[in-house]
Amino acid sequence: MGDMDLQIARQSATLRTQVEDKLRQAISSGRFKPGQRLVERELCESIGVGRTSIREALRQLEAEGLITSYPHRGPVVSTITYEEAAQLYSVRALLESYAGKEFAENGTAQDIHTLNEAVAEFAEAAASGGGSRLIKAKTAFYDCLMQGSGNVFVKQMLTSLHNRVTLLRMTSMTQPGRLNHSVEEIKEIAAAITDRNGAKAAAACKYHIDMAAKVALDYLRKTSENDGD
Amino acid sequence: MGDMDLQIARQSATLRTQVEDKLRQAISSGRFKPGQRLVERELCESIGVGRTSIREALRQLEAEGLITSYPHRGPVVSTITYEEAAQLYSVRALLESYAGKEFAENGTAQDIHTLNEAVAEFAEAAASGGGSRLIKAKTAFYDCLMQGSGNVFVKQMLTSLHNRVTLLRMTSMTQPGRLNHSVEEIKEIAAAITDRNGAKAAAACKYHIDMAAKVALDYLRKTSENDGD
DNA sequence: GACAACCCGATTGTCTGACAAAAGCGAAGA
DNA sequence: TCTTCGCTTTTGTCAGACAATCGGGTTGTC
Repeated sequence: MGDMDLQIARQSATLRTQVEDKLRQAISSGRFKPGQRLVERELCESIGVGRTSIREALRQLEAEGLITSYPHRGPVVSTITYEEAAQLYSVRALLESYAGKEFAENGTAQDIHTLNEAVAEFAEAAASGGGSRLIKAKTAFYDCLMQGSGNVFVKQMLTSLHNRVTLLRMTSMTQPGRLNHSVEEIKEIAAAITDRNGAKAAAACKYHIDMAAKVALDYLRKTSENDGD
Repeated sequence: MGDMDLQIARQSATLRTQVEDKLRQAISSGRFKPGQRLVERELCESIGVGRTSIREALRQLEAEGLITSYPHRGPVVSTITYEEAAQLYSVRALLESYAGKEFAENGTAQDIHTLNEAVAEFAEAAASGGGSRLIKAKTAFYDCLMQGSGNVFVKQMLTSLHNRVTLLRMTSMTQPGRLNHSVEEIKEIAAAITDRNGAKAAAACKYHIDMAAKVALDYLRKTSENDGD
């Protein structure tokens, strides 16, 4: 309520779109692991659609960077190196700072209200410890943040980046103690935006991402030491 | 020479890829105008490939934002509103500033050398007035700038944005007097990068895009007054 | 026993043909 | 004039087919 996505379960969207969503989710959820090959025939059987729909959906995901196709060898779930992960977080910090600043300076009162509701929900979810509820809340928060930025390109790029972060397959929230910090940081962002303080909002966004990056990259470095590559 | 793309005319790239390039070029060159419908059958005949290849290529372009598909009505070349154009230039300024700063601070000497060569070529092309040579030179400059940033995500996003700028179909260089300024601004960028001055490089990049945006948006505003929508 | 050449199965890339469903358009009727 | 009906066009999707290619295993040679 108050937010209520107007797209009332666009169930009639083309079959291809549904396949896209299914694949995206399968990758995000880690059911398809980075590096894993995606064989057309198998996908057809497991999803129950023809090759046409599968292949077109794969093109979309390829353009989004979620999968990588090698000619005549087919697509694999994209992998992200340590350097790329660092780069990803850098751009995220840049874009989210911008979004936060724009939101603070030009967002509507309605957007701000929605944002604060999302933050409250996130804090509550963090307190009660609901895993999927947490993810949903965080997603809602980011959706709102990007929406409030008022820039469709920023929104699209950040969405793509967010999807790719999941390729690292550690939500960075799962690190002990990180969650509480995360809640605080997000409250800080919302407060700055509510205050209409652009500079402060940008700084808070950057800080938030930089912290997440630090945790994620530390973790990556540690595991890759044991993991070889 | 010195630059020499190592991908020796990847002529064997899948047919679909070639179709993508052809369509991209057709849109960039203005042969397909924004708002125009793209009918599969016509594309098949004019390009000479089956529907499969066409459709998959269209998915890719859709993901890139060059075309927009409506269910059961097919794709049309994307249109950009005045507000979106303004947003596009904002993000471009943000990302190119970042790229310039990173380039200045972390780019290799080799990259810097290539950049300066590209600038020289651009200046020369501008002086001799070669249209297609100018475009090629500008493309080379930007490719080098993005390459030097060392961030694959920035590179990808800027490429996408550059492609979409062409949807406005006025290169902004075509404005009288703009070209000379453009050359100067680009020299400024290269100089700052060569000096390893990150802040100055970022500022020069931002200035360059802001100027281009101003010209483009003024032009858009003027024509849209007469044009209705 | 190691290494090169070769062959074969699996998979992709692409075309053709087919058909239901939906959108847009024009004609017929109220 | 406005609504409704039906037709045409185009899209969305499937099935089947086949050449090209890749990877791996096998064979043969030194």
